[in-house]
This record gives sequence, structure tokens and C-alpha cells, in this order.
Amino acid sequence: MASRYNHREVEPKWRARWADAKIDRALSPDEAKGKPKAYVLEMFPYPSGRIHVGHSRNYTMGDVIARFRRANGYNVLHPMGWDAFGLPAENAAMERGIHPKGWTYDNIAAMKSQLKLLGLAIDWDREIATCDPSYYKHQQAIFLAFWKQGLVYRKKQKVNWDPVDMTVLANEQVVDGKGWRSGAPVETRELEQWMFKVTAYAEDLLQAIGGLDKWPDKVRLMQSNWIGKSQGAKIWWPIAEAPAFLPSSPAGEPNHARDPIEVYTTRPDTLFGASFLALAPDHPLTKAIAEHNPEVAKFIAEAASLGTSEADIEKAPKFGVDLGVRVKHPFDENWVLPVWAANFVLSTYGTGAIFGSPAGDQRDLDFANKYRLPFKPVVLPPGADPATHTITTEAYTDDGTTYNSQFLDGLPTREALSRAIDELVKRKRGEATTQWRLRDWGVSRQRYWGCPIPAIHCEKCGVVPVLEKDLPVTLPEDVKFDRPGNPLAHHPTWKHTTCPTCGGKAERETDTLDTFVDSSWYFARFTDPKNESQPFDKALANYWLPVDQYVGGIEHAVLHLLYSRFFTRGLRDCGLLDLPSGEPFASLFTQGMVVHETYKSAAGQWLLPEETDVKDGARVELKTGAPVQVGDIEKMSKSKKNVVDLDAFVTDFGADVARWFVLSDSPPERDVEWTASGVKGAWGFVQRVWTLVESYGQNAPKPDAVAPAMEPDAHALRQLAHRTVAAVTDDIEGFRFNVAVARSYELVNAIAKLKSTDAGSMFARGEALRILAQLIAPFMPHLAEESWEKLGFNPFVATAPWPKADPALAARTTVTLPIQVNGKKRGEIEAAKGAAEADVREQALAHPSVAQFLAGQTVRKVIVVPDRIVNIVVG
RNA sequence: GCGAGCGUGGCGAAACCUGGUAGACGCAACGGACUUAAAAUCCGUUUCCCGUAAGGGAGUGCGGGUUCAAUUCCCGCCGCUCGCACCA
Repeated sequence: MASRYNHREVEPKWRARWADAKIDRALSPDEAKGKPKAYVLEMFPYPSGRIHVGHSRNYTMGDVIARFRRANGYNVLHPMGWDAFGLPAENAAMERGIHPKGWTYDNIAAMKSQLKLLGLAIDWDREIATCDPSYYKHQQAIFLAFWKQGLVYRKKQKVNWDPVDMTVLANEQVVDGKGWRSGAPVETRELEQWMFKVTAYAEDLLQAIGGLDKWPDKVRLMQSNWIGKSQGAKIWWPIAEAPAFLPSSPAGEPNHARDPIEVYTTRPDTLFGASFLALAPDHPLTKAIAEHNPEVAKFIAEAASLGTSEADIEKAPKFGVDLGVRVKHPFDENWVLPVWAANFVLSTYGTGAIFGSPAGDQRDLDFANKYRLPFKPVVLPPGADPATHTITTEAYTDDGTTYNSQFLDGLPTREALSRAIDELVKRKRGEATTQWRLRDWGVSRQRYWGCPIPAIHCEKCGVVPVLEKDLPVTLPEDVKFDRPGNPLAHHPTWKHTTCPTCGGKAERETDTLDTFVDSSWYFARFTDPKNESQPFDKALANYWLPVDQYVGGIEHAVLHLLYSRFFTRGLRDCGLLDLPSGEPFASLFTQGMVVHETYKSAAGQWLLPEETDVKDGARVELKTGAPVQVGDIEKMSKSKKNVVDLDAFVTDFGADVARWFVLSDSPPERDVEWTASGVKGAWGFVQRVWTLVESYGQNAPKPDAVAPAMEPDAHALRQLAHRTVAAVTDDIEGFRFNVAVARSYELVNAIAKLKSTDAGSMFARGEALRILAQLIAPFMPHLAEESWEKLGFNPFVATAPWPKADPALAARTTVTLPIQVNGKKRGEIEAAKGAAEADVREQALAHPSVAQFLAGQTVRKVIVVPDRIVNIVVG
């Protein structure tokens, strides 16, 4: 009687043996001796507490790739670390009086032991935590290097202020006008901010997306949109009339009072269709006029009172006010247009001012119609009659032929665009320009638990960098969280220092860096994690980078991935890295989440899955027996309690079952629902494999063993095994883990089906089991290792070379050809692979059930697709 | 509003890249074996309709098109999901 597979003994045993043998250690370039390198990385976790089975999917996918690459002869770097700075640590400190550092390191310890349970092939010697001075010291050095390089600057600007978290947010961290973490409506404040000059690389960041051919199209598109390049023209409109109260223009101040008004447009070809100018509510001129004109002041207040959320914008009516200013048309001194302020003009894009060309823009058209501003169409759609074409409520925004436009008449839109710009330049009324949606990255955060910005404020010398020899600027440990705001600023002594330039009294910068900075270069630190003197050795980073396979969630499609791309460029330009492409991640995979049903008690409390049970087809609360409200299937999250704890699960079912399950059933990029029945399936598979292995025993044939003569059944199993090798190899390469899983089931089913015990069958079965153990090794490493040993091989399957399919066995010698009559299948024949078309044709026509359908009909055509199909056309 | 993706049995899905037997594999369900019984395990059935069967018909969101042949390619709808969003 076969004993059950005991994962509780087997799994820890192999993890200990792998650790002892250090099989997961990445080799140095010298040790690797010509082996190709493979850097496999999953986005590192924030140490929030405990991990649940939902987290395991991301790491398991990376682990499959890492193990697969290793078996295929690569020198693999597969590290793990902790994105350890961040607000939750401070919140815990405030709520529970724990120090953020203690909270963070406790969580790291807990999560590390949990992650280890999964049996991931990780080189733990390279572990890093971003909150450790040994890490952020180098981040401060990089900051100084960027500063020197002109990639860091300070700017007083309006910032997004999160009133709950009491800190500044980057544009990217504002979602629907709310803080991405707190969910509180974001306020606007003017603050002196540390900025990273991301826009210095705008063009490169955009162009290089074209070379990221192993990134999902979706992510590439999202980044392109985010960078948002738009080409057009700036146009200056001289003031013709203005209210008397406006002061005359001080020299050199654009957009003010009586200077020409600068607008941005992508459609200078429609200038002759201009009807009005519209300024943003907070445009300097609008504000200046509001001081004297109550109607305009009222308009500004009304515009500000409208929300900025999607729904608000959708509903918000377009409205405006005539500012009483008139401007001259750039192409015609005598043509005077009114200047309005309008709520749909954004001060944050372009110049905060537009010219309205109603026939070619829906918003402008709605606005013109509402306020009865005259306009005329200037773009003729293809095929339209210039004599009758009119625009009433529907703007025509596509290309066409320009008309009603003097010297632009008759030009196609594209040509009219460049002609119009040429003319603007000639008349000194405008110039070609490129607008970016991308903004520089404000990195100042008024928080404690982050990387201190290595700068010093001196009354005499201004803002000066900390000397490199004085790094790291470490966080003080004795901080209090008893009042809102930045504990660093409140600290009694920490910020007091001396100026490195003049030696006088000075104060430290109390802002810390946005935690996205920490994660923008960690992948480089992994290449040389112990380096004390520099962020990383250039040669080592050059050897390992770019990351060959990056795995993580789609939620980082813009922020983290864009910032990292900025960083590798900055590091390159500071001479710290030679990365030919400039790109940190050669290949990116965005995996789907693990989702689970949510449960609520009758009292409306969220319930953990294990607090419920199914009785008589209905879900009830275990404790009370009361019915449970089953809610939506959502991403596993602690707040909704729809999580399955990893420790408990590994104890009950084993890490291999968790790993296998999260990769089965659903394509990796799609979400997978965690269900009890799915677990059961994975569990059953583990037992089934083990039963087959154990009953086979020690003497599986070695890879080079010569096969004895065998019965057709046994031979068929051999063929299937070798075909499965080829198929699973392809599937793993192509991230089709769910299909690889299905093929493993097929192989197991076939092994179980072959019952004979003659020498040929034993050979075929043993070989198939050996292959099976190897193919499932990246997925279920513990079971595979135990099976490998049981079958009589030396440890470790983890380091054994990946099996090779014998082409002679994997290739099919005969094929089943379906025979269609007029596209409907009417029979099938067996034919040798590559059989002559004439023979196949003859066989097909002679097939009895096919012949039935041919009777009394004329065969018009016989299509023979070699080795695929035969179609007989009759009629 | 703009952009992208998806739509296949009771369910998760495969086949789509490269047009060629639609539904691999798993789950669930049903029938059977073993068992005092249950669990576990094993064997079988399972897209729908007609038929005892042999067999026939329909079928990949809907409507068209290309083709000997369309889940696959093209056009137009419908629905869902995601991203961006008054970006001039």
C-alpha cells in the first residue's frame, strides 16, 4: 500500500538541503564562465505585515522562470528585498505607539519566513531593505550625483497636498482628485519642492518605448499616453483693447496685463476659423481683471466650486465670462476677437489659454453656441461641397481640405499646419512647439519614515549639498508622533548642523524622498548589494542589467516603471552605469491577481473564509450558524478579509499545492479565483504523481539509457512524454503556465493508464516519470525533488539540466486527417506524415462514409492540405 | 469623450500569433467499482437539439464580408473590463 505524500516532512527537508548546498546563489561573472546570465525579478514587496496566498502568485511566476532558466544553463540572479519605507509604518506608530523601524523590521522577519515557506529559488544573501542606512546612504549619493548633473532642482510651486497624510503627492499619486493612499480630497498649496527633472528625458523615454518589444502593449501605450507628446504652436495675440484699470505691462513678464496673450494649439491650420480666446480661471490676466470686475470674480469662484472628479467633469456645464479684452488676429491686424475666461481651460496644460475654433473642436463649438459667438468652418471634409457645408452642433475634428482661409485655401490639413506655422514665424506671431503631459517629479515628502534628502539650508550660502563623506544622513531614532506633520521638523536637535561650505550655523532639509525613489534603482543594487563605497560596482551592474524578466502588477504600469526608466538614464548620464539601451527591464510581465469571494456576517462584519462553511448549499458563519452574505469576488485584501493565510495553507496542503493552484486554470495575466475545489484539484494532482512515483520505485532509466523493444502502448507513452517536453518548454517560455499545467495532467493520465509491467512498459513509464518530475520542478519544486530522488536520481532535480525532447519520438509519424465535404467533417483517415497528396486524395474519396455524401454529386475540387485536412467540394 | 483589451459548455479555460477535427486540461454534476458506511481512490458519461441506437442537425455575443474552409482575417453593431480624461 502506497503511503501518502507527506508535504509536512518533505517540503522543509528539501528547503534545508537547497540552502545547505547554496544552489540558489548567483555566480559572479568570473565563476559563470561563459554561461549566459538571466536576471529574474519580481517587484519587491512592501513589508505590510503578513502575506497571504494572493501574494504568492507573483513570486511563483518569477520562480518558475528562474528555475527554468537555471535548468537551461543560465547563471541566474533571483533576489528578494523590501520596499520598506512608507506611511503605514508611521501610521502604525501613531496608532499603536510602536516605532516605525521596529514595526518594519518585525514585518520583514515575519514575511521573510513566510516567503521561505514557498520554496522560492532566491539568493537570500542579496537581501536588501530600503530603510536600512546601508541602502539609503547610496540613494543619497545618487541624489547628489543627480543634483550635480542638473537633474535635481528646487521649485516653489503649487503642490497636491493630502490633508490626511499631511504630505505632498506627485501628480501620479492623485487619483480622481483624491490621495492614492488616504483617499482624501487633495488640496492645493504653494511649497518649495525638490524636483527630479524627468522631462529632461521626455523625448528619449517616449522614443525608447518603441524598443520595449517584450513589454505588454498595454503598458507601452499607457506610458506613451502618460508622457503625452503633442506638437503644435504657440501663438501670440497682441492686445487691441483692454479695460482701463489694467496696469501697463512690466517688461519681461509674459501673460500679464497688456502683453500679447500666448496660447497653445495643435491646430494652427484653423486660425482663420478663430472665434474667441479663452483663458483659464486662474490665468494671471483673469485674476488681474477679477480684482476690478465682480462678475469675473464670481466666475472664478464658481469655476473653483466645481469638483474635479471624473463624474463632476462629465456633468460640469461649460461656462465663461467676457473679460472685456480684445486681441488682434495674428494674420490680420484689423480682425479683433473677444477674450473670455472659460472653466474648461486648464491652467496646468499648455499656456493656460486657447483660441476657440468652434467648427473644429466640440468644446469650442458648445461654448460658441452657448454665448452666440460667430464662427465659420475652415476644414472641408473629403467629398463635402464648400458651398453647402455647415457646422451647427457637431464639430468636424478630422483632417480635410482647408478653405475660407486666405493663403491656406486648398491645402490638405497636414500641409496647412506647417504652412500656418511658417507664416506665424515669419510675422513673429508664434512658433512651433512641443507640449508634454509629463511633468517633473516632485519628490519632497513631509514625513519621517523615508530617505532624508541630503541637503543643508544655510542663511549665507543658500541650499547646499551634504558632503559625500558625511553620508549617510541617518534618521534620528528618538522621534515622537504625538502631533500631525513632519516629526523630523519637530525634532529638537536633529536638523541643527553646520554649513559644509562656510561652517556657519545651518539647518538640515527635513523633507524625505518619495518612496518611489527607493524602488527606482533597487534592481541595480541587487547586482552588488554589499558594496559599501558605492551604490553598485559598475562592472557588476553592467553584467547583470537589464533585468531579463520583470514580473509585477499592472498597477505599476506608469509610476514605478517610468521612474525606473528615468533613473537608469540619470545613472547612465552620471557615469554610474553603462546601459546601452538605457532601459532597466528588457522583458516585463504583468500578472493577474488572486481574487476570492467576500463574506459578511448578518451584522455586516467582514468574515475570513475560514470563519464560514457551506451547509446544505448555503454559506453560514461557523461560530453562530447564521447565514453569511456572499459578496463580490475581489482582489484578496486584508480590509475585506477575503484572504487565505499562507502559513496555515502551507501547513494543511503544502507550498507546492499553493504554487500549482495559482498557476493552473487561468492565464497568468488574468485574475484567478481562489476556490476550495481548485485547491482540491491541485492537492489531488500532488497525491496522484506521488502514488505513481512511489509504486514505480528506484530504477527509472537514466536519460542516456537505450530503450528496449516495446509494445505500441508503451511506445505511445514515450512519444507523448517527449512531445510534452517540447510543449511545456514552449509554454513556459511563452508564459502559458496554465497550458503547461494542463499538459502535465495529460502526461500523468497517460502514465496511469499504461498498466503493463513488461520491460518495455517499465522503461516507458520510468522515462515518463523522470520527465514529469523535471517538467513540474519549476512549479512544484519539493514534490519534484522528492520524486527525483525516489526514482533513483541524485539530487537535485533543481540543478539537473532541462530535459530534451528526442525529435524522433516527439515528431508524429502518422497523422489523422479529417475529411470534409463542403466544409463539414464526414470522416477521417490515418495517413503517414508527409504522405503524397495523390494518395491521400484517393483514400479520402474512397472513404465509405464520405462516399455517401458524394453519391450523385459532382466533385468539383479536392483540397488536400498536407498533414492537416482534406476538403472535398461538391455540387 | 478618447484609447486599449475581452466576449467559446454549468464554471475556469484550450485552440486565435501562423484560417484547417471547436471545447484539450481542470472543476462541478451524473452513473458505476471498492467499502458495513463515509472519506479517499479507480472506471465511465458530460456543448445543445432530434434519435433506443446508428446517425443527423445546430453551435465560439449579434449582423455582414473574404475563403474550398472563419473561434481565428476584415467591416458594422451590442455587452463587459481596464487606462486616460475639459490635454486645446
